[in-house]
Amino acid sequence: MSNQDLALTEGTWQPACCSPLVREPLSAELSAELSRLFKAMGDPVRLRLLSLIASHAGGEACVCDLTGVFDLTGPTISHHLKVLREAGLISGERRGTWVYYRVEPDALRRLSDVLVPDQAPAVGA
Amino acid sequence: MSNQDLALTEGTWQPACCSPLVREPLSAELSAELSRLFKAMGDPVRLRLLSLIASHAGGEACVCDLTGVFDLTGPTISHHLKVLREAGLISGERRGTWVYYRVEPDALRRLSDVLVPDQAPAVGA
DNA sequence: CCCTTGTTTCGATGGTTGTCGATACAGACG
DNA sequence: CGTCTGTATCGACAACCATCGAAACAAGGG
Repeated sequence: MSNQDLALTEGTWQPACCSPLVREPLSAELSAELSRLFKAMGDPVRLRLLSLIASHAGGEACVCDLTGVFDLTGPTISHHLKVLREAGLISGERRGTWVYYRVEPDALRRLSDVLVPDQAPAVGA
Repeated sequence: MSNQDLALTEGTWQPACCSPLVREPLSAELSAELSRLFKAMGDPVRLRLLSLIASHAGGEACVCDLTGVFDLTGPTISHHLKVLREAGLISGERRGTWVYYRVEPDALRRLSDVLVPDQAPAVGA
């Protein structure tokens, strides 16, 4: 018993558990804000770009690292990066010849905070 | 020390940490699959519908509970429910006069599994 | 200075999507 | 059986979007 009570019969609905999205209805405003993030990730190329950038060494990736991965032209990749940037999911910086992109951790956290079943935010807090 | 080592300086990039999306590049196939889910949630109405259904008493909601929330016609709500259904995020069942929708927990879990920083799956396991 | 390479912007185009009204289907109830 | 209510489908239309080629901008190197 004890801690196993928290698990219960997982998969079925329970009150006062689960992620915020399941616990109570999202307001129109929050839905609008979050859906902008989801929409930006709702394209296979963009989701993969995001993952490529996030997982790249140093936490950042040059555009030149990304274009070769897809069968798409430069302008198209640049367009998708712009969409991700305007959604606040990534940010770009030019250093010399190349432009480097990195993910914005806060944006990803806003999503996981909504989806994740009662995440423990930190160890002490 | 001990547990605080797991927290580190949160927000900055580190190797071998973070969510799957950050830990390694998503494959083209997985990106395509997940982006379908993100895309379905990439509309403010649909995201709110999903949350309304998930948080409704009993874990299910009748369409009649949903239409009044929005300034949209019945066909439009029905269309959005169909998109959510075809994405595998919800399932619907007719019982008598009304049609009841409920969320598919597995679909939500697939998303949180990708976004969540190393979720502990259960207490003992 | 021009040329070369990396990246973005522009304009166009074909495809997708959100929304509606009209209509059809499904049950319940006389 | 007719009718009423709830829900889904259909057809249409405007808006949006992914993609491309062409052109522009940025920076470095002859």
